[in-house]
Amino acid sequence: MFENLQKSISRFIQVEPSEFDFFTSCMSFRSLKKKEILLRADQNCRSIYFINKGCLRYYYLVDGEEKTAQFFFENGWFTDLDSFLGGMPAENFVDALEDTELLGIEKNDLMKLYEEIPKFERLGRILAENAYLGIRQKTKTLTTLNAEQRYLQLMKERPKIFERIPQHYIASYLNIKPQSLSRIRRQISSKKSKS
Amino acid sequence: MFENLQKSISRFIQVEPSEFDFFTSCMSFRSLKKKEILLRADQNCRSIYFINKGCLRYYYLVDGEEKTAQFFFENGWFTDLDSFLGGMPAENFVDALEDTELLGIEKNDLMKLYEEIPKFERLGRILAENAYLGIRQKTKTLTTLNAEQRYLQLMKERPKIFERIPQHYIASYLNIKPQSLSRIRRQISSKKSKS
DNA sequence: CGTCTATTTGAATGTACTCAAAAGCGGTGG
DNA sequence: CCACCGCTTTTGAGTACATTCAAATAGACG
Repeated sequence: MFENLQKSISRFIQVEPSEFDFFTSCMSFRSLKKKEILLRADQNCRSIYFINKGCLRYYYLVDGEEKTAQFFFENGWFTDLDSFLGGMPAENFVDALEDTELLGIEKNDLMKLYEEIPKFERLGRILAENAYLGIRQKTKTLTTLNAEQRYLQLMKERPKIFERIPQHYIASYLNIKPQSLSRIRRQISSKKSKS
Repeated sequence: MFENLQKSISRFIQVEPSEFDFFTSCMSFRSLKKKEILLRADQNCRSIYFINKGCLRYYYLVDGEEKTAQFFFENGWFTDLDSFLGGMPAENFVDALEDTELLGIEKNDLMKLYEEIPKFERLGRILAENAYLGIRQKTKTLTTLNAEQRYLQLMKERPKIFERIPQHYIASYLNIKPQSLSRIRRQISSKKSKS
């Protein structure tokens, strides 16, 4: 049940079995079917989730169009931080792209954990830092590369997501319209076959 | 000397005078003249800086062109997190847009501080969370709004930065070419005078 | 005052877009 | 198992926003 969580945490902090037990005692299991929605805009996001299995899509609506901010995979953590920290309604949606298993910890419990075992505050710090680094990188990509380059970079750095995620979601994540991504792919494959 | 720092920290954590003294004993003062460079790409960023006074510009080069990622003002914190955490050379530059006063704490000292007074680990967590929220917001803006809307939003939400920062840096921050920002401003002012 | 940098303006261009529709694919029920 | 339906991907044609290249004007600083 908690092996993935255990392993994932131990990358950042060392915890005693008793501490880990205390931690897991705060967590509740939740499973989502493919396409099921975990969070809607205007709902409060009250938990941080460890993703034990599966994959989440984090997106928001602009004039009715879904814009994908990020994907989250097994062994990662997800929350809508604005809503979680601020206690205000989220502006974003989250749904499952596959059948997904989550372990959630509520804010109260997390704050208690931070108080009682400061090590976990360190975990929180490190996860926040990593989240920052990730989005920093993505922003740089968006402001630096054109559509084709963004696609090629993703292909190179995270080829596996193309096996799991429909093309139009990837397009959205790259801030490209699905039609445009289709054209880009055609151009690339015709370039390749010429050379 | 440390009043701003004191006040700034107390927004997030409560520290005893002795703890605060221990904290400040780790910090070293540094002042920058306008246009002076704090960090170059390929240097390691070994400190986190509290900005006591002034303003920093955080940017990187793309084909020789400076792209402004962020501005940092008094009472804020700055580091190049990739370099600071990873110990690798930075990919970014930082310079002072005004005469600036910094209080820096080196990584070793910060890690010691985290160990000895876990409260400061909390501060680190909160600052990282806030950094994440800030860049998240910026990314959303970049992917959602067109050039004119980005400019108007900045005007509305942070009008004061226009009094401190040259237009071409603001253009760069908004991911707009300076020529384009100039045109946008003209269009807006002609719209206004018509109505 | 002169020099250097920032801002403005003009004209032409290109990348990615919109609108529209066809083709492809996958899941579901008869 | 096949037929149908809805959703995804591809393709075409025309467009728009912001760009590039070029140059003039304005402003800041020594």
